[in-house]
Amino acid sequence: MLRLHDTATGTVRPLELRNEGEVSMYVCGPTVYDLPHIGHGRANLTFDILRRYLSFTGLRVHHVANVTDVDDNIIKRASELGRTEPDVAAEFEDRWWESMDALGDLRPQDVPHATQYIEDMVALVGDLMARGMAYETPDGVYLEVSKVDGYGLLAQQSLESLQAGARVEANEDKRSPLDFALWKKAKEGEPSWESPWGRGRPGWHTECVVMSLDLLGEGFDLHGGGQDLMFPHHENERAQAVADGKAFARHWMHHGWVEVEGTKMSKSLGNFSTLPDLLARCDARAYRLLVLRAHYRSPIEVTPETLADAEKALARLDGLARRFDVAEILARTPDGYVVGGTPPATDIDPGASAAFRAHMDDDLDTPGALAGIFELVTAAHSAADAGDEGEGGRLARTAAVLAAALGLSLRAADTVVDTESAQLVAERDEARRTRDFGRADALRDELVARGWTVEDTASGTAIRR
RNA sequence: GGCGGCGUGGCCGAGUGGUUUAGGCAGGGGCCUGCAAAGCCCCGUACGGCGGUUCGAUUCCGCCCGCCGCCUCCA
Repeated sequence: MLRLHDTATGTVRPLELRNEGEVSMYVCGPTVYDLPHIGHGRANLTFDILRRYLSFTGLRVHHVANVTDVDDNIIKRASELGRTEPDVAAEFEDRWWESMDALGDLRPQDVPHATQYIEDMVALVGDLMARGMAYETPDGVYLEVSKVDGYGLLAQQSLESLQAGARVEANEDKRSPLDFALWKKAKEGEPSWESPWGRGRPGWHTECVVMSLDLLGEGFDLHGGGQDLMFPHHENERAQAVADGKAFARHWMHHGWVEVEGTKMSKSLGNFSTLPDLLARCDARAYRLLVLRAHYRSPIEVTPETLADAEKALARLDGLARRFDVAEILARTPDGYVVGGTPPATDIDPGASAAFRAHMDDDLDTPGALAGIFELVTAAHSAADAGDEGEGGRLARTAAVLAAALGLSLRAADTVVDTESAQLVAERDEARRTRDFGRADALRDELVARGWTVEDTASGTAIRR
């Protein structure tokens, strides 16, 4: 059974499922007003890895991730660009999925949009008003945080200490600086919807409560996001559910972020690189590998150096696919997604597989799991070098299956060879046959100049890119 | 100010109270090869500082130093 760190308790504890055999997970998605950056890539890779691993262990996973398509940032961006909010949101949502697809992330089965849930949100706010948990001010409706049991759970702080640290706000109509907007009354020209408190739009924290409960139901298994969402976003989601008498997420998972020279990459600091830029520069699998190499709660540095390092490590894995026929070992789930498969137990190494699972079950110890895969790579080559091709193949297959369980596919070299290069290869083989090594070396240089990596194998010259 | 995290060999990055090493990259030596490439084998004896607990601490405790994060939109 998977043990995961739970922010609500601050401990690593078993992920106790509401329904046996089935995992319901809700992940906070993007506010679509700009291109996704590298940190979003890590976030999605982290949950993709979790999801694939859960599937790999035989669980059915219901993965929901929202898209926030109404929000202050979108309004601001639309006005800057002189375009409508829905137009801006639609464009950046498209760009979002392009990047996530390129990273090899499985799409969530459900992608609710805030604008589709306005009525439900209004209903929730009305409920909270009726229960006396919320109050109206001239500019909106606020949740009265001091009335919520256990407020501060995810921040791991008491209400008092949160209050002590809260910054003084201009808004004097709020009863406490910690109270947050459930409904924001519209200013002139802002997108707005009808409500009992006048035209306006929902506060950010409300959509996730309504949508997660609608699609996954009360007491769903797992809610996740970046560590910066613990407070106030997730705290405030939970507060609304509790205030409304609903059972909310059973387990909270938060991952660390991407850093640049030791500092958090974030939009407000402006020190971010976009995901499309990254993906144009390197193999998407290398970024996945980079993410896997660190524990999900640790920060990672994404630099040209660490990416280059990951690409070299990836080349070693691909080397396995060149030697053994294990490229693209994958399987499909009932809903059609390609995930790491579980081939017949006799076909893969049970010890390695068990060790892999032990690492993953220990709060997703992907670095440990990956180390095991690299050990299999060495073992597979060793066995084959010693003449035991069968054993080598079995170990290689095991490595490929386990890598696939992390969403990492191995690739044999590009086999599309143009005719001229193929001609050079043939000539070089002939030169080597006649032991004309000067000519053979010249031909090799020519191939290298054309961008090929040249290797001599038992069956002659092999080239790859 | 409140709360939390981090400091590991050239680099990235796990982990553990003690006997045999995470793993990757880079580097050195060897094997293989016509030469390479790929691959295999061997090599580095690291854990911020000062105390304490202990037979023994990188691993537990305390203090200190340094770095970072949340408390405001943020993956």
